[in-house]
Amino acid sequence: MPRPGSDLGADDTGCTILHVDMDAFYASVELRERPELKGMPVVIGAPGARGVVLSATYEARRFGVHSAMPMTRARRLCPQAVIIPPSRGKYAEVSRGVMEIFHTFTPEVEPIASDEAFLDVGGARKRLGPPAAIAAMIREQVVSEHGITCSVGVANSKFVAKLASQHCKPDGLLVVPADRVVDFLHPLPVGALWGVGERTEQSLVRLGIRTVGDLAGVPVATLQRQLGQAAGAHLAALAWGRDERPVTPNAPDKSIGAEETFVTDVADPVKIRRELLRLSERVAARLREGGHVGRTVSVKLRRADFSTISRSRTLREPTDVAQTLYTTACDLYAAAGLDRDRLRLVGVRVENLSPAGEATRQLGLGERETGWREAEQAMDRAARRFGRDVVLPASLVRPPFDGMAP
DNA sequence: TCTGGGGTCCTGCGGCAA
DNA sequence: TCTGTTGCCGCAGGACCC
Repeated sequence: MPRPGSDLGADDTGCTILHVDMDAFYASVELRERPELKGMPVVIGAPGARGVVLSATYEARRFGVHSAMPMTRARRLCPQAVIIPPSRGKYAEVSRGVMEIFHTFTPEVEPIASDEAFLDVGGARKRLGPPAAIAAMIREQVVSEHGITCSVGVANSKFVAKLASQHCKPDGLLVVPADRVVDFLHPLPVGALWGVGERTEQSLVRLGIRTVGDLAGVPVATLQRQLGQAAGAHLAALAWGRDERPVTPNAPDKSIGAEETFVTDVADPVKIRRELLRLSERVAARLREGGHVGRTVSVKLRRADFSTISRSRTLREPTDVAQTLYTTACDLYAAAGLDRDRLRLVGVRVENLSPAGEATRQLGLGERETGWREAEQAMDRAARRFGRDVVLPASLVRPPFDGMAP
């Protein structure tokens, strides 16, 4: 079947980069189990008052529903939509399976989200054929093994491959030959470029720049003045299809964090600190699970009016201990002076990560080993055996109170 | 209309040391 | 000894991505 954009031709010479993107991923996974919903508008998102749309079927999108839209608005736009609360574990499992398929074609796989990845198939051509043929095989295998469709863009760079997969959605395959990149790019709106969000698009439109072609005609210095050094130079290059970034498998994590939006805004510092403890526990467990320690602890505090502040502190020693994260987070919360403000969200994040094996714990003069780390490792073992929430700090074992997320 | 949760990257500023 | 420069680091905030 001809796909949108397929008139670009199928010359895939030099186009070794594939961008594979699942179509309406979460919704497609749910529809496998509920085939009676096929053809109907389905929205995946928490049904509570403060959720956003995580995924929507193409039938729902026809009503203007799209991901990241507040659920309240989605319901207004499409009252007949079937709302399904997300099951992240299920999506993660399908994601792992799909990534495994990619790895049977090439080791050069760079996952960029649970539902998409870049592949460099340059080394697989002799064994498996030209890139477009490999892309077709991947699409077939994903459908036959997981019952969901994906779209694949094939190009000579990551960002053109990504645009190509967006262009041929859903269930499509588009090759952008190396000598047609500029023809493909220039008619697109600037907002299609990776890195151009709402704000940047607005400031470009103010300069009279609406398409990628318009952008290509603007001097780099002008863009840099408007958007900053890095972003200006980057967009100027992208407008001419220049993107040298290689596919990089196994990129290490740079930070690990957790955040939570309250069901209703909370002003009570006791409740805020209890949530900081819960988040610190969650982050520390993930650090230990991944074999990381981190040196910089940051907290994110979002007021009822949505204004957000962050505070961070770099520790002398890297840590994966919840108690250390918690005391630091509480210090930062206190120093921010928001103990009278109503907050809608709090978050804890750890940056400056390094492998736990490389970290050496150095006790300060007169400092005693506290044993928190060992205690928390014991909690990890209990959690692995009996499930999370079996062992909790005493302050988290109380009955649920008003205003907290379940 | 009313905005989740997980991240990355960039910018600008101040402190500090060479 | 003092001053200016440079570069690095820590920090805060914001834009962006899925």
